[in-house]
Amino acid sequence: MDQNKIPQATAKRLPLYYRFLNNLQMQGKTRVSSKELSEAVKVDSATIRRDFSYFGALGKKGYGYNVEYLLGFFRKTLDQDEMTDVALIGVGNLGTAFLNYNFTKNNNTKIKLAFDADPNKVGTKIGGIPIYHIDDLEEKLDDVKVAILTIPANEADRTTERLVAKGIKAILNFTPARITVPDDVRVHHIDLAIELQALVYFLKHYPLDNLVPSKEEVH
Amino acid sequence: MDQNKIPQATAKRLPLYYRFLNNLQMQGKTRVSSKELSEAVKVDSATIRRDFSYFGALGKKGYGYNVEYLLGFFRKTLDQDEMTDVALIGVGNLGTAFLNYNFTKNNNTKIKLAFDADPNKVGTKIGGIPIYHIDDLEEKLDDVKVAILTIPANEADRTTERLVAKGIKAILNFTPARITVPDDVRVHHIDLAIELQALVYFLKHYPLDNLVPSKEEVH
DNA sequence: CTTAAGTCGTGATTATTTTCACATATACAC
DNA sequence: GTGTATATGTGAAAATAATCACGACTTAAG
Ligand SMILES: NC(=O)c1ccc[n+]([C@@H]2O[C@H](COP(=O)([O-])OP(=O)(O)OC[C@H]3O[C@@H](n4cnc5c(N)ncnc54)[C@H](O)[C@@H]3O)[C@@H](O)[C@H]2O)c1
Ligand SMILES: NC(=O)c1ccc[n+]([C@@H]2O[C@H](COP(=O)([O-])OP(=O)(O)OC[C@H]3O[C@@H](n4cnc5c(N)ncnc54)[C@H](O)[C@@H]3O)[C@@H](O)[C@H]2O)c1
Repeated sequence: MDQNKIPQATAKRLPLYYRFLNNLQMQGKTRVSSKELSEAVKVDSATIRRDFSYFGALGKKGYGYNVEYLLGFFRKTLDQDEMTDVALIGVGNLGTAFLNYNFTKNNNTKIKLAFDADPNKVGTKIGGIPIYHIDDLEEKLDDVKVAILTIPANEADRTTERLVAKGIKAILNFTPARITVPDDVRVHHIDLAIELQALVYFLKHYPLDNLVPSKEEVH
Repeated sequence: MDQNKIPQATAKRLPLYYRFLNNLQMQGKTRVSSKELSEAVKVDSATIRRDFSYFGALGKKGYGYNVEYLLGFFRKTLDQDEMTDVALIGVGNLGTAFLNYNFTKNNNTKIKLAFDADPNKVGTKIGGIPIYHIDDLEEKLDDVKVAILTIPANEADRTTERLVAKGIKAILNFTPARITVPDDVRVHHIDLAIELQALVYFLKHYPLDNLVPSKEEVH
């Protein structure tokens, strides 16, 4: 498709750049250098220039980047003009938080419907999003390609199978289970317990002294 | 300190291995091969063997790994025997979810206290964890070195400064703000909106066909 | 017009991580 | 015992990502 040569590491940073460019524009700034952007997003300025360069020459030497132009370019590249519908599976602690938040700001994704197994939740709405029974998944989940999984770990495999059978192509998995999917389905695991444990491990085993070359961030 | 030669990528996988080894032990399994473990955690078996090898020869050729032994080894390595106290800043949608969950299973971290600016929340408890007023941060935050940040983005910088001044050394940041900290403080950003956007970007631009070499997961 | 300061885009280098592939050792069946 | 299947640990290669460093160009001031 589009640009299959763009490194995954770069692709993951694009939404970050986009957000900060929006901030800059709202502040009324018309130009920005890779150095300035670097300070804002905490990514090395050479990395930023390299990232941008995969899309061609977006800046001007001696000047920097035009905020308006760059923003427009990324809007197209990140498909900000077309909404992607998302389904949320499991309206518990985490799921409820996501429904209330709903990723609305500067974002092209929207949770459109939710599912739960608890009859007390079914039929209600949170943040304006309707909650259906998980048994009605196949019926209600029309054309949605992306799902957020926030159910108990022991339900993860079974539910994933149903999602995949119904045509889901991307899953943001918050359960500790490492779910199995066919090759054409993409899964991103966000494992909060592990993130916390890893942070503590780094804290204890990789002390960041003034001696060690600056490395404030890992994620 | 301990083993400064262990790659960060490896260190991040250790808690994952530990969790699945626990599962295996609970299932009564006494031995496991890198291949089996690979299927469970979705990490290439060569990578697993390489990861383990940084800690010496933990397995036996032709046999695999002894679950009991490996588990014991990682328990020590990951300091599972000593609890690390964590403070949670901002008891809103996300913060409340975390307090209810509290990372209890197979885990050496525990949220010990929480702070919020909302007087209605101050003085109450969630999941048994007391919520204090953010004004009392310096007084209550005794010896805690790790904080979870779940406050509005525009409060992030100010609050981070206070946390750092009080001696916090590691921050799990859920706000979209890219906070600035001294070199000796570690920050992991978990940016849920960006994770979702990146997933959608990959979905649209990196189609996973049967042609493409299997690459089901990125995170 | 000339010069100084600033900034990009990128070839080259370095660092990090993953993967291949195989010599070597073990287990276990018979 | 012997033979075969199995699985580790690791040198080497490949893949991926980050960083250095500089030529080329832009701006703006005098
Ligand atoms: N809450 C946290 O802070 C946190 C942190 C790390 C990981 N997690 C993981 O995220 C997942 C969700 O956590 P939570 O705290 O929101 O759990 P929760 O128990 O509060 O919510 C789970 C929800 O899923 C519903 N459910 C159960 N089975 C279902 C099914 N088959 N289909 C649809 N819905 C179903 C339940 O009715 C419930 O509403 C868990 O796997 C948990 O391990 C949560
Ligand atoms: N909820 C989500 O699904 C979600 C998703 C992505 C990112 N985030 C980010 O996570 C953060 C928290 O999100 P949320 O939905 O829980 O927000 P929220 O508004 O529900 O909660 C924020 C809480 O912080 C408290 N607070 C405000 N200022 C404070 C201060 N100075 N000190 C201490 N507490 C203070 C508020 O009283 C409130 O209880 C935000 O930055 C948000 O952008 C949330």
